[in-house]
Amino acid sequence: MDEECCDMRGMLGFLILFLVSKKPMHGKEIADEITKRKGGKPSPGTLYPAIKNLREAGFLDEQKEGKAITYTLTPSGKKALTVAKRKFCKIFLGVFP
Amino acid sequence: MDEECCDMRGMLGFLILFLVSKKPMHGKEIADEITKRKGGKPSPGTLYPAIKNLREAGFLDEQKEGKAITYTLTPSGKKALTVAKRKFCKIFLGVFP
DNA sequence: TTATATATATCGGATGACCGATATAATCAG
DNA sequence: CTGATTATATCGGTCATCCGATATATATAA
Repeated sequence: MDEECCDMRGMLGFLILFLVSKKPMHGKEIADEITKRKGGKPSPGTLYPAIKNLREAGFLDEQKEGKAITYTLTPSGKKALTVAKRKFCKIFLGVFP
Repeated sequence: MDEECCDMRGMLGFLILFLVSKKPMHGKEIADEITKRKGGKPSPGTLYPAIKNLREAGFLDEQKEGKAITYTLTPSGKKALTVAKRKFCKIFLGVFP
């Protein structure tokens, strides 16, 4: 919990999967989008291991382009996201206005 | 992350605050509601320390009734929930269908 | 070429969320 | 009163998330 009431840990993998599902992205772009949403930039020591986990789980593919890497969802990642979204919506039903 | 893609840790305090805001509840009722939503019962070693944190942060009041304790939001808890909800909605904008 | 900036990746360590087992306290049945 | 059940609470330990610092690799600038 942060000073307000909750730090929303443990949601990073879910967020990444969701963001990449909207549009294939570089790690940098993912970091920027998370910064906008959370109001705090994830450290590279946070973001890249999280991406790596998703890759090793078979949920993300990568295409190297110069110094950047574009991440995309695999079919298995799409499926995992669908399941996770359903779970998420059930847990937090009523929280959204 | 669980076998799917994320375990949604770190959201328990937020969830409790949200649930109690809908209706004052006993610990047992909170546990049951979380069980319904998450599909897994929180251990007492998880739930009660989380409640205690919220109480010590000044977000929850308690009224003892026999062997049960009814938890309610304090004004400060209401405020914290409002802030946390706004944050939550910003972070997860677009996830809800 | 050399220097600088950018993107990705790893490492060590700290924090804390969580669980299972156990403890306390109150209620109820017999 | 005794035993069983229910609600709340604590303890010890595990594991994952996360950060800051650092490393590597590629691209760009001078």
